[in-house]
Amino acid sequence: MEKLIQNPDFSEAEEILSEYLKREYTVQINGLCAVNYQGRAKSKLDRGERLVIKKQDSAILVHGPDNYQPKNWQPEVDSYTVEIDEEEKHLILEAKRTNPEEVVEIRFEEIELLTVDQMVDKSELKVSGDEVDIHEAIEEEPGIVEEELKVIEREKETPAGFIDVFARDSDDSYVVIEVKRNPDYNTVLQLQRYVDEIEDEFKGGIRGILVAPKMTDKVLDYLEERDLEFVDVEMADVINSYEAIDNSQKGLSDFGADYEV
Amino acid sequence: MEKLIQNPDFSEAEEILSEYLKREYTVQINGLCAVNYQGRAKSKLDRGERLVIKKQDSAILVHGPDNYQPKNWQPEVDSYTVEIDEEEKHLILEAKRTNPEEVVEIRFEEIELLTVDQMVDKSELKVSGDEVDIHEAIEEEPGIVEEELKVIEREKETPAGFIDVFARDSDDSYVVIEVKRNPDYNTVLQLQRYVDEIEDEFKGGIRGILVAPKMTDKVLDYLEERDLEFVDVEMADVINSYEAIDNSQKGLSDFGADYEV
DNA sequence: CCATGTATCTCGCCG
DNA sequence: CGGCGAGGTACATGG
Repeated sequence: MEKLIQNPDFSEAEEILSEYLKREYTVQINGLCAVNYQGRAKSKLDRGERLVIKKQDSAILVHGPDNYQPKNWQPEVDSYTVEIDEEEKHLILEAKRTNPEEVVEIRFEEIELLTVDQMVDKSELKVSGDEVDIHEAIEEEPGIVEEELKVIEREKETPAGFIDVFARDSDDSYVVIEVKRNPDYNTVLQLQRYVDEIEDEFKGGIRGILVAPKMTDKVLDYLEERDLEFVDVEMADVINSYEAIDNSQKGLSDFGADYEV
Repeated sequence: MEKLIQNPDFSEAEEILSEYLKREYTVQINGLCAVNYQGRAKSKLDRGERLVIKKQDSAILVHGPDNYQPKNWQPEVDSYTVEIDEEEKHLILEAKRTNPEEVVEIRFEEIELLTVDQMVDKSELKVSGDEVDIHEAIEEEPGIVEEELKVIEREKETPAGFIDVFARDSDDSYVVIEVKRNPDYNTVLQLQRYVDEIEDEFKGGIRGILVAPKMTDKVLDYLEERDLEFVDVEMADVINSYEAIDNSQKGLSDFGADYEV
């Protein structure tokens, strides 16, 4: 940890912030502050105790005592300025960015703790079970949707957009498959459009199937009104399928994550 | 600040975490850790230096050195457990929740800094310029959409859903207005459905207008194909309108934010 | 660089 | 408690 100071006075804090905000350090500030944002919208947050985090890619977050999401933030910042308002006895931190033009102003009344650190984290997050994994699981094992299903194409382009999976069933009928983790009314409309489009192209009865790990009664009704089908897919199957694929691809090249301080 | 310890040994850290994780304190841990998540999906994150934040509502975030978003998290947690793996020399923090059933396991190899604090923040974030503010701005001053427009109803219910604004133009034609900050293809479909619905109800030529602060060429094409219109609204106008309304509502009851430590 | 679509989305609102 | 829609959405990916 490069710096760790409790209750710094503003001139000391200013010096440290001026030096480290623009460099690749993680800066944490616990303190009493008010925050204003103006840009894509406008927001105002009165004084309160918060944790401000400036990350090494220049992103800045203002976290309150609760909630997953920060109260204010800036994903990536072009320039930081720090100054002391002698009259008001405030330390002002301003994070500006262009494109879109926006600015966050953090006005500290007190700083309880200021730390500066350089974090090393080379490892990558591996997630399994997202929508693409469901696509891949279907391609790998079409039986999870329906017996004797044959996948023709993934991401098939049509004038109405991209069809997730295009296939034929045991009767050789064409099947349009739309995959969604959280299906809603719009998903049904989208599937409907694809089916209409494919019917124009291939004529004859085209089946439309919505594949999802969960479903609501209302969306199910919409589907049935339109003679579309629903197939439930188990997330566990998808994750297993992903891990099987992942392992087969790893082979000897996997030496694990490298890490050094 | 209730506690602040640099490089605590695990038994000391375990004691503090056991006491404070389940209480309404903000806990910050800077350290070297690996993280696994399993629940709605599954994820694996190898060891790296990170900042772990447990908030007062029991939410937990694992932040890496960059990016706005945490690498792992849990919005609200039902139970925390802390234990020491003597063999591996790890301190393990487990956050579990039910509904949905999921668990985040954070395995520390080193803890550089551990702080416990209770933040007080009673102030509310006031945002202006979101979608509802655009609705209100239109109702307040329909001229920002079109001259001589008269608003009939907001949130008008139809079988296809709720129409943002229902109005009549200078020719007394009915106008369906859909407001979106980030319009896309689905927005066009939605507007189309509303217009179809209103045409069924009132017969005659119904106009459909998409009101948004920004627009893309492709969505504009979709609109024109369907004889729908687009009106650009300036965010600045919306914010001004909001502030005018806000000020007129404040009056004498505004004594500013109350705050006490 | 902009446009598209997903997210362990989160969060608030409303039934 | 579940469904629905918005977000200063953020973020990755593809053009």
